[in-house]
Amino acid sequence: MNASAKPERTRLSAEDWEDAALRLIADQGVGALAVEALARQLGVTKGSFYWHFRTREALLQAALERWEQYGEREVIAQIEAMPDPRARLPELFRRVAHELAPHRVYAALLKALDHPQVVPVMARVSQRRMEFLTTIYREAGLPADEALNRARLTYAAYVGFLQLNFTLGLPRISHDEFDAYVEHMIRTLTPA
Amino acid sequence: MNASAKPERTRLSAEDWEDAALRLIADQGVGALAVEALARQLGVTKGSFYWHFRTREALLQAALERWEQYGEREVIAQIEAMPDPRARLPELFRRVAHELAPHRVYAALLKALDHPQVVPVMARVSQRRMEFLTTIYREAGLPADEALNRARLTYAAYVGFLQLNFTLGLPRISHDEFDAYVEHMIRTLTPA
DNA sequence: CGCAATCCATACTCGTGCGTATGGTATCGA
DNA sequence: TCGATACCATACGCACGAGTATGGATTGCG
Repeated sequence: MNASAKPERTRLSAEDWEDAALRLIADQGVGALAVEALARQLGVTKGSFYWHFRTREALLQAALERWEQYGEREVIAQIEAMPDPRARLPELFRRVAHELAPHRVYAALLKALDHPQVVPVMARVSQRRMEFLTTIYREAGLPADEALNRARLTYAAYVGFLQLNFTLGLPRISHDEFDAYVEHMIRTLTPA
Repeated sequence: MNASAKPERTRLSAEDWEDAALRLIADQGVGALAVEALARQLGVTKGSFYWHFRTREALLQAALERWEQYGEREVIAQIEAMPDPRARLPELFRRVAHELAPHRVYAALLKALDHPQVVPVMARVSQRRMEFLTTIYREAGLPADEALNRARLTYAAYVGFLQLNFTLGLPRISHDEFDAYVEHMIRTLTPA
């Protein structure tokens, strides 16, 4: 009945637990991160867990650090490699909009900002992304202060979108309508 | 040591509990809504609580409904009373930006969207606000589809802003810089 | 005044989830 | 092959928060 899909994975490592934790966080939230639940899901018992980690808190910490390193560095690198600066913004928007899966952990962590352990991680990640956005806006021709504010606005729109769609299921937008929304966003937020 | 600031409030009513619950939700989140904690804060014990409410769930429900009715109807009414449609958007933005206190409950509920009880409430409230925004954009001269998408974008920016500032304490923006941000937002999101 | 209804305190039970203790089994190198 | 190390199971203890039982206090009303 528990049925972990993983085919007979005997003998686990700390990384296995961290990955499982991130999966669980992604679709049930940080609050649902319980060791016995995780153990069931992995087909073992608590006894295993407390060999790899000293405490539940330690697992969370490890999982968060792992997630932070996984970083979407490829995405950033690919965007930066584009020759025409004006083309970077639309490309970034479209890319993020159509690959929402990797952002599910971020959305979940967004809802756990009262938890002391996630705050510094989210602060660092968000800060880095904001700086990246600001740079792109500068390269697209905006003056420094305008670029910063536009980056703030854009990132806020991103965060708000995650909340309103993943977690809340707002007007259950259709695929075509979503594309239209993305294009509207690009027209509105991209400097002329 | 517990020290409720309220001056000798003997004899409570259900509404007192609901208000206290909303205050607690506003600055500690839905997860922190515990009956014994609330009781301490009100200077009484659980015995009182379970006279007014059948369960903790019932309190949450009542508090949510109370909050939903409190509604910011005055704000909407005042905006709608303005004669010049083009002036409504900037005014709405500035007003919301400078009266953030009433939005703290909304921000807290945003982080509790996994909780089944808050989803329908948030869905209704968000829906109403979105429709209001859409109407304003229409009156400001945008065609129907553009107005809808612009409303989505604006509301997402609002939601994202709440997350990034209340809960996360992002770059701890200064007052002047915040005003500049708001004006930038108005220029960017308001149809020319 | 006196009696109901209302409001609250005290003292429990009970489920849940973390962490510990301890012993068992698999794997690998010498 | 055999012991050491790595990995896991079982069975506990313990804290915390929801809900219950019951009796005491306070208020309004006849």
